[in-house]
Amino acid sequence: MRSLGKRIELLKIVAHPVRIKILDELVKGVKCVTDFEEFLDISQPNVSQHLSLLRRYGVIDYYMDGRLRCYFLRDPIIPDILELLKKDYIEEMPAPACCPVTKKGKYPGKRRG
Amino acid sequence: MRSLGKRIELLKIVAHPVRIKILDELVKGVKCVTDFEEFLDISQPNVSQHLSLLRRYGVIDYYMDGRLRCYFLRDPIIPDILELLKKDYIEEMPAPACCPVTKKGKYPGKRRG
DNA sequence: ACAATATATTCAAATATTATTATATTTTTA
DNA sequence: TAAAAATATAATAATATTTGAATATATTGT
Repeated sequence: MRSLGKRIELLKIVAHPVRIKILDELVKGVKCVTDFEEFLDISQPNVSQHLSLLRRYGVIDYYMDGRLRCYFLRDPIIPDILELLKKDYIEEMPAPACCPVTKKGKYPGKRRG
Repeated sequence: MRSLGKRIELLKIVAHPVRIKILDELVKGVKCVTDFEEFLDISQPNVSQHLSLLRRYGVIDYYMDGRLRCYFLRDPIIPDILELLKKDYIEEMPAPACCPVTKKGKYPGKRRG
């Protein structure tokens, strides 16, 4: 099992709009670079860089199909992350129940301004 | 409901070792800055900076208790993210079934080296 | 009012991330 | 085997993130 540190690194890698779009496509199925170029509004080298970064972290991998590189998902945490990003949440968590104790004080006092 | 872009921003903010430690404590309950200083191996100003960043993004908030600031969780996505980070996964996703079609080619060909 | 405590802010330096441009590599097809 | 298609790599420039040091602010107790 991967360390917490590695998982945090992974989360950071994934937390980028272009890379989320890429992964959103890949959960649906295999795609090659040109497929990505069509719907990502960025240059081909930039697509390649994002794909290469994702591969370096083991998030995705590819098969060769002639001169095409067919990318697919490899890390099983990805579908869960994507689902989380789309899940609906209530606006705010309930304020903590009165009065848990911190090392230094008792909660709560006045609400901040 | 928050936009996908905002959620990705949030994910990026959260994806930092110190901030994950802070949030890991806050899911357990209210904590003040000195409490954090005890187990985070960083300076007081740096603790403050991380807390301030998390608050700027609405992840946490605080109550005043005398001269203490008692921080607590505010964004309901946080417990889910923390849980995901600890969830156990199988090593790799199953290779995609033969042969989904990309715009440009058919999958799969040779496995990469 | 003054000192002490708890915490925040500001600025700068170090580092990391991102996108751009130009060029290279690989495979297929003619 | 040369041209093309598909994709990668490298170098650079722009920007953002992170930390550290110094200083500031606010609240309480005396």
